[in-house]
Amino acid sequence: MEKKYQIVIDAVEKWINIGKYQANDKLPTESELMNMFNVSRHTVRKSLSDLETKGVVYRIQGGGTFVAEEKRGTNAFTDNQIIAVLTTHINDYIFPSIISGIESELSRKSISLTLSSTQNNEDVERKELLKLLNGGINGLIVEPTKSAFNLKNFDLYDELIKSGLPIITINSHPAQLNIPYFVMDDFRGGQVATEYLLHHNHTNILGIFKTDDQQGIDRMNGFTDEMQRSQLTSNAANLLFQSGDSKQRISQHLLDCLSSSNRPTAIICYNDQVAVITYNLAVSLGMRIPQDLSIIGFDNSTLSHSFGIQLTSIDHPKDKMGHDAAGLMIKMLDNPTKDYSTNSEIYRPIIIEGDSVVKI
Amino acid sequence: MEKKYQIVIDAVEKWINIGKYQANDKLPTESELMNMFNVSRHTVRKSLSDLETKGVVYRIQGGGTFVAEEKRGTNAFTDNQIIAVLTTHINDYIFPSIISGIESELSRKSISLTLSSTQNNEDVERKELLKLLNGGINGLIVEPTKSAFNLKNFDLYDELIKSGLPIITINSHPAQLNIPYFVMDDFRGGQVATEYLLHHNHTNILGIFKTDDQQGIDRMNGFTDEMQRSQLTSNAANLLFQSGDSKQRISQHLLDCLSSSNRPTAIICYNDQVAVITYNLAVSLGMRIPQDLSIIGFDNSTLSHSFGIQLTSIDHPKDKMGHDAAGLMIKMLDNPTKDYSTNSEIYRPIIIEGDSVVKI
DNA sequence: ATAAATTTGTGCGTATGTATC
DNA sequence: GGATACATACGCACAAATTTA
Repeated sequence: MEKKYQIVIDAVEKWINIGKYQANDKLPTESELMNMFNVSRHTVRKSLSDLETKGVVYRIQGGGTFVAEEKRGTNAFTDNQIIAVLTTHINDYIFPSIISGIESELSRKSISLTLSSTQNNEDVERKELLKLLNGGINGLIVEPTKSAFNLKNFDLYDELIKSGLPIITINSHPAQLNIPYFVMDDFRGGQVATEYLLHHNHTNILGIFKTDDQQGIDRMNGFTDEMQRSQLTSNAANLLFQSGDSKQRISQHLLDCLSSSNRPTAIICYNDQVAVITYNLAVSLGMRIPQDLSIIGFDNSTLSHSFGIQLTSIDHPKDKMGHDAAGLMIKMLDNPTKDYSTNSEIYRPIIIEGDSVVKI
Repeated sequence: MEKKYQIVIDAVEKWINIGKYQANDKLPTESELMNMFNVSRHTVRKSLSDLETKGVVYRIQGGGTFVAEEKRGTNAFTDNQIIAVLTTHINDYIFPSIISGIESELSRKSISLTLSSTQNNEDVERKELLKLLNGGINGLIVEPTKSAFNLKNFDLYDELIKSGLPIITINSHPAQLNIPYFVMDDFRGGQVATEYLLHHNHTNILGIFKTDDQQGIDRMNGFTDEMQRSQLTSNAANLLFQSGDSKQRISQHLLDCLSSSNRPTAIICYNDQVAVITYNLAVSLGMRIPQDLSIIGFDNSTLSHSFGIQLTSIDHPKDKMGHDAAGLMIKMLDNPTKDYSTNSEIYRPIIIEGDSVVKI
């Protein structure tokens, strides 16, 4: 049976909704409501008290009970949903496209977006996650930091998931967490880049990869796998670096390789940024690209056409990835209980042919 | 006299504060509290009801009354300040840098940032402003749409300002609004670009400018001003365009100019994007840059090195502008009453010399 | 300006319903 | 099932603030 105080609440709210009573109008007195609904004063007071808590009415002792102003603001962001986007970087490289893809998709549903970056630093990430745990957010699209290592902030991710928050990762997918992800198939990417060079008759190929990053490791493994398949020695071990490494250190190692007697005819670079460094260094040594040295990058970023020639690069879906992730997030918001771990997407790498590879 | 239910409330809150009862601990039953404080059941219930509303305790029918978890979240974003950033675009062009500058500054103070874009559309802008009026935001950094026109959404901006919200505009500063702004001196920029070409002995200079954008108009006026000062005819009127115009339309007009008998030796482009279009078109006509045609762009974006040569371009402060705007916003948050309209900054244009201008 | 009437706030007592242990 | 504990509901009395006569 419907509770009596609920009947009163419903009636009053209806009056306000249909405009019978408008903002600051005086509602019937408690005694009047008692008579109207044939309930006790206690019941009327319980109803009005609840409505007051809800912000629908306000009461003035001795004055009466009144309709509250349209409550804009008190909790504006309860209606407006907010998705937090946490990436390693914001303006570098491919992130603007990813973020833009997310934004354009979310804005169609009038969902807001808060943006933070971790600078690929786990402590910053932890701080941001703690902020998210504090609530007020309806979902999270995150690129975890230093993805090759075990998730240092696993506990917080776990807690966020357990709190029922929809979470999607991009660019990396920690195996410990059973949540949907959107990533490149970087292993296959390493293979594709290598295949391409093999088809252009390169056999002495150098790889430069980042080792504190799942993407780097996957790309490297794809490279070495493909080389082994062709019974060639992969030439990568001496050119691994970590995020913290200075450009000088990388350049020095690269310099040694390029100056050696057995210098490579082609280089596979971790990404386009590294490819640009490689290009500039090679040119400074008097080499011509691609005649003297072929270069392949990853991500097909704007950098890939930032110098004389168009860089050959493995494509990254970028804004499509953003769109797709945001699209799934919207579904998750609509129906939070469903299991979405099968909605992940692994993008197949495609090579974008430029002018930085020559057939020998 | 202290109200009885208030005495009970204070006592319970004290118990929780001193740790006598911790999260999820069971508090004394209503009957026990009645006896402890010598009050009626009704009074105890009133106390507990208030505490429940306040989020301090939760009650389970038949189970008991329990201490609520640390109330993180109920209003998480009251502690965490949020700044809304509303720009015309997000990934295009110079915006990633501006946004990144804002983010890095705000993150140092643990201030969050929500991001939206208007696509330079006033209706989208209106929708976003209405969302902001709904509250929950502590400040706004905005690039108004189609800045050359009167502010269509002036009413909303005005209302936001009157509500006491700190607002800063970037890239454009509507004269109607007495609020701080961070802009380029685009008029001077037009002059600087023109001066530079004049010093390289160009006299037949074409300008290509956008007309539905204050930046475009200022840059054009700087250009014509400088030309007139040198008693030269400015060659711009036939190459004005608006945002909606297709690339084809612009290209067609440009084509006519470059094919004419009196073709210019140099072109000043509204921005680097237009410069790239111009470059590609000129090259497709068999012209060599800069030997046959000098080109100057604006904004010194990544685009400015996106083809064979380094484009000469007027610099845009980008991330510095973002940093500065965010810095002022932080001050405004600390002391909202002060008048900050004098803290605006107008950046002096600097020319970044590339290889796209030749001396004749 | 004051007093009376009205209206909400505080507080007590009682009875019954319903969920938990 | 019985005891316990919170939820709903009625009635009464008086206090405090506001409105009205």
